Amino acid sequence: MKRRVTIEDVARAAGVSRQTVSRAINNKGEISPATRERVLEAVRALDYRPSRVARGLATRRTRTIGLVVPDITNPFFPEIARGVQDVARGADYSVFLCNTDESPDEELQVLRSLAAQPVDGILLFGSRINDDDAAAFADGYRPLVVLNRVLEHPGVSLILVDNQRGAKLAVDHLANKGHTAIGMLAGPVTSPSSAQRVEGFRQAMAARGLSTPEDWILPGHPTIEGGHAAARHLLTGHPQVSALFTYNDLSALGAAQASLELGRRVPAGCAIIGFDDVRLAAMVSPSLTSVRVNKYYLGQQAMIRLLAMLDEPDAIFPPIRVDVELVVRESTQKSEIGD
Amino acid sequence: MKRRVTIEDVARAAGVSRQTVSRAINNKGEISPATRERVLEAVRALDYRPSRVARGLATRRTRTIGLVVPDITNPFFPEIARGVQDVARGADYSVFLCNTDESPDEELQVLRSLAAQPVDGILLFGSRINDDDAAAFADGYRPLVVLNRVLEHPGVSLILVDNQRGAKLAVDHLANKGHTAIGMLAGPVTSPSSAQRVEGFRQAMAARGLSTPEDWILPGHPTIEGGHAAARHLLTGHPQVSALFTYNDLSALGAAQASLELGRRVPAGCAIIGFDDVRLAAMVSPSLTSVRVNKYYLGQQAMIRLLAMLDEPDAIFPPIRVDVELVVRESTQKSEIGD
DNA sequence: TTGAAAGCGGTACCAC
DNA sequence: GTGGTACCGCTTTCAA
Repeated sequence: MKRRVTIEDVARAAGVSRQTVSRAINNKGEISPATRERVLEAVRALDYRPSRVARGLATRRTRTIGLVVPDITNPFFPEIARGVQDVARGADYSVFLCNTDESPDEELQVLRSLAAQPVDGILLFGSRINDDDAAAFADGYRPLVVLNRVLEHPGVSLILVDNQRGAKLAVDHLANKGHTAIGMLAGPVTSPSSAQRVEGFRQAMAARGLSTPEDWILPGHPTIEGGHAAARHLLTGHPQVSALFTYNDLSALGAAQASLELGRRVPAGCAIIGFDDVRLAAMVSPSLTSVRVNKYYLGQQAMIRLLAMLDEPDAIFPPIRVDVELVVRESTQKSEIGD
Repeated sequence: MKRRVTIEDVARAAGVSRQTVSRAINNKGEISPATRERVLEAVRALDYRPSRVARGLATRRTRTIGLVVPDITNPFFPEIARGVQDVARGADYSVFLCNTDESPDEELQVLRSLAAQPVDGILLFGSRINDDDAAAFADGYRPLVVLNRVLEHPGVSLILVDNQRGAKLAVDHLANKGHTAIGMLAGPVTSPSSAQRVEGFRQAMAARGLSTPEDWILPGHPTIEGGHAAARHLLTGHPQVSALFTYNDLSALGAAQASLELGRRVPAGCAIIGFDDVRLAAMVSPSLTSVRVNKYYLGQQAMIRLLAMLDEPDAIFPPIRVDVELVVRESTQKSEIGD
């Protein structure tokens, strides 16, 4: 690797000062078209590309952001990441991807590390730390966009998926199908969005006059394995439960599997509704009824908001609310063939 | 956001020079245990965390790497990314995730941008640029780990999935099931791994004495849509084709759908084998026979190798060869029920 | 063992 | 318009 071409080299080649080179490449400050052209010529000739690190040190802006997710392996997140990155690239930003593995401690570490990086802003998706830690972190940190966690703080923008409504759509759909004994497979106990979905579930059930015994709501890891274990437990302990609303599609898939293993085919033996509507949901058999969230859009909006915050550091932005939609598929429909 | 705590502040607080602080936090250079302790005390008290940017400028090492993939939304890549990141985090490295969208131009841009970032090294997974551009880039760049592209170059490490053998496993399996008219849905024409799989396919077919007309091998986008379009075309034009080997699982899924639309159930009307064995493959119906690649392992190995290259810049490392394995599922088996 | 000074590669501010 | 100079926050070199 040859020595890096620096601004100094360009300055020398063009016969101007470093300062003038800086002006030329940044298109700012007064500079005569002639010198400008001469400088850009030299830039091209030397294939000069300014060091982002040096620039970052000087400007305190790295054009870099951090995207924090629990697990990129969860199909909910790649699409979000695409949305984020597509917008980021358009604005010449790079994004650090960080997994927290659903662990609050990991998350805290990741956040600290990003703060030291330093990145210009952070997108926190799927936060698992507690409210105090979140508030404390937001305190010391400026542009932060948080998904599905209520965190009143200047310098923090919220993206709020209508989880409560999603839960209501699910419950209403199941109730309309005649189900009265509906259990819920919640997400991690540390997940705010899970809390919101559980809350929405409770309210919707109550509104329908349906009871929800405490042990019909089970937390679990938001994975196929997690859903499998929780469903097995729930359906074994409370066989009267005839339908399940789950934290996400992955847990729904695990639940479907468990249900089948217990001799209860889906949907006849047990109806199931997931959440997120990942692509997978439409492709499995039976296909999965789910509450759709527009993931790519979510990612885009989050990044757009972050850019806006970077642009106007002192503005206060209202939360972005993202609606959901019920997508009905086989896992809640009596299928025509069989069953 | 308060002013950043700098090394200067710590030095002042501990009553030493910046230099001494640097020694203490980096655990290098001679320093008395007493001062060391005093400094670390101050570090803790002030919650000082060194700026990676400043450090990067001084050391020319940013502890940052770039991971370039065609599309993180393709389920092949999130697992790889996890493997990479888990190793990276352990070594205190951060990773930039970049999507190239299967476009050679985008890829070139992304690579250039990463070179200017600058990152300490690059993991190039799913490269779509041509050999000349790849060689040219490798020339100016040091530690580079490339997946599935033969690129002899000091400073480049190769990860080679045994694509040829994978193709052979697929062909043999289909042939053993009695198929003689086997078509192939290749990947993008710019994809080296697709070229390798096609080559392997041709050889395996030839070895069996099976013919492979040119138009039984169709390139396509490595997505469900791409597989769907290609399969539709192939099966319509050449109805005698009774089995399909596809570039990846996504195209296989699309192909299965197309086949069904043409009134040919899978596997009875058309057998299908994918590649990668993403989780999805086991969950769809009919479940998909596929050539498994250990994605997480791949990511881990790539990052481990990159770290090794960073450690010994002048060493020459041999390619890492990754084996594959055929996983037989319903899409190539006559199912007991129905069909 | 410790500190002073120079430099990494840019930008900001202020003269000219 | 253009150049000089200080400075961003850290590490490296060299002297003390």
